[in-house]
Amino acid sequence: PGAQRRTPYEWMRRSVAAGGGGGSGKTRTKDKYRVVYTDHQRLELEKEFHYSRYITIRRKSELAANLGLTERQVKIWFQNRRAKERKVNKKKQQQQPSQPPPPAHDVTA
Amino acid sequence: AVMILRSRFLDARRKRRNFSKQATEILNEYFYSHLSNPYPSEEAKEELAKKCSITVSQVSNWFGNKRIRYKKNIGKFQEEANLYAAKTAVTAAH
DNA sequence: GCATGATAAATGAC
DNA sequence: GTCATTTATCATGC
Repeated sequence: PGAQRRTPYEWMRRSVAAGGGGGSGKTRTKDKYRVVYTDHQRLELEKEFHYSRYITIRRKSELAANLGLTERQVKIWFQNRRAKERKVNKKKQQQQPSQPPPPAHDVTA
Repeated sequence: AVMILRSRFLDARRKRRNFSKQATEILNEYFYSHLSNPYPSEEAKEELAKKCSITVSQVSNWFGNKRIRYKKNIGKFQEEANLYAAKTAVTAAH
């Protein structure tokens, strides 16, 4: 079997496409794959998450403007934050199978 | 308020430990024997986790890091690739 | 000094 | 919405 120099396998190719110009909804650019948020941005997002794990469209709009982020970035942050919470709960559930986390959310807030 | 600062110092990265030699051995064996598609299923991850005495998340982390670092510099892993390729070839011959 | 494991933004499948 | 993933970044091991 000869070495496959030029075309190894499909998964080895550079897979992520950079976003287009300003009009595109993508956050990712050729320059920056991802942006590191400031401590202030993370703190405010964390405070909002503590208030409610599901942000409303109105609060999302306000928070995005205050932090200098797009609403898309705020939305993604909350999705990732919930995923992180589920991951932590899963780890704690294996240690202490005693207290499962709360199931429902209140939309009336 | 200080929750984020606290979390940054209780981060799991702060207490990272290298996996055992045999665990790395098992993971590499799977990786190089599935080099055409190194994406283990959820069941395969659970089995690997049990064999390696680590969590499923750690298995996912390992494959994620391995894939990106392998394809970013294939040449650096060439020697390692040949090693495990020969190893699996021997076991297959038996 | 890099190798390595875990986490943080961001995307896409579903 | 969740979920697995890609990539860069972080913190540590040695």
